[in-house]
Amino acid sequence: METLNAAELLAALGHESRLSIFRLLVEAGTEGLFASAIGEKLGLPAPTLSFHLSHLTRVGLIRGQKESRFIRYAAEYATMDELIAFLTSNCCQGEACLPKTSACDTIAKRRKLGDSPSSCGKEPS
Amino acid sequence: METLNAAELLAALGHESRLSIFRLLVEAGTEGLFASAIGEKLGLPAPTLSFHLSHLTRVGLIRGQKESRFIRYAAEYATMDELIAFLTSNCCQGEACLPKTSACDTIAKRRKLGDSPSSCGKEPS
DNA sequence: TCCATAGTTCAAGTATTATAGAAATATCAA
DNA sequence: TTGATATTTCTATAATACTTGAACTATGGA
Repeated sequence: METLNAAELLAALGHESRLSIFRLLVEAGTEGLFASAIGEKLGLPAPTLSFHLSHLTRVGLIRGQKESRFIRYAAEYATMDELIAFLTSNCCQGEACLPKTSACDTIAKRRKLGDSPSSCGKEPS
Repeated sequence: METLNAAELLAALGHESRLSIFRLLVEAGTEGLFASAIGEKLGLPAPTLSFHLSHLTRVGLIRGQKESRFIRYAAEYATMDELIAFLTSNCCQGEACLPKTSACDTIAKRRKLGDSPSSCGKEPS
């Protein structure tokens, strides 16, 4: 992932309404939620909701599928995964910088964990 | 972490220059970098750099310490860690949604891994 | 003291983004 | 076909954020 793309994803999540929408969908799992259900939960006017849903869709953080008159939206976990991998790649130079995340050394992880074992998540030696 | 606070952090990172600054500092480790070194690497005019550094500082993603005429900036890993924990909390309902991150079920992790073992990171059963 | 350097703050212009009413589109149900 | 519902698009307005030259502050060196 490139910096510009990552910045677009982060900017998309950097708005309270959009972040709320995304968190709802992350918690909803692969089944997702209908747009109308999201709007009710967050109390957003339809045009405002639509604006934010299309923003999140455009950057690839969520995906919508039409079902008769409704649209079912779901989180794109893979996009979030890549974003977090980008944020934490080459982090902290081997220190245990992210105890809650255990996401250090994600470049090595991306390479199927074959090489260069990470010391992240352990106490610094 | 609350949604509003998380959105502020994400918005701070949702700008190409600020994300570049933050990534530089994440890679630099606890030693950090002087402001002038960041400016040189990114080719930003001093007022623009200062604007973004103070934004990142204000939300708590970086921290600056004066050393004679210079200011040494470093990433606040704990803030990023909490942000990622927020983004991934209660995610994916037990599916392996974040293979690169292995950051699922961070609420349980936050509670010192004592209770409710997570199925995240494994294949869905 | 005087000058150079590191960094910030000020000020003004420019650009982008968010909001939500009104109108439009699409689908279903009667 | 008519009406109701779900959602989007259009439009205008309002608000916010970014950029950078110029001026300022603080520090250290000559």
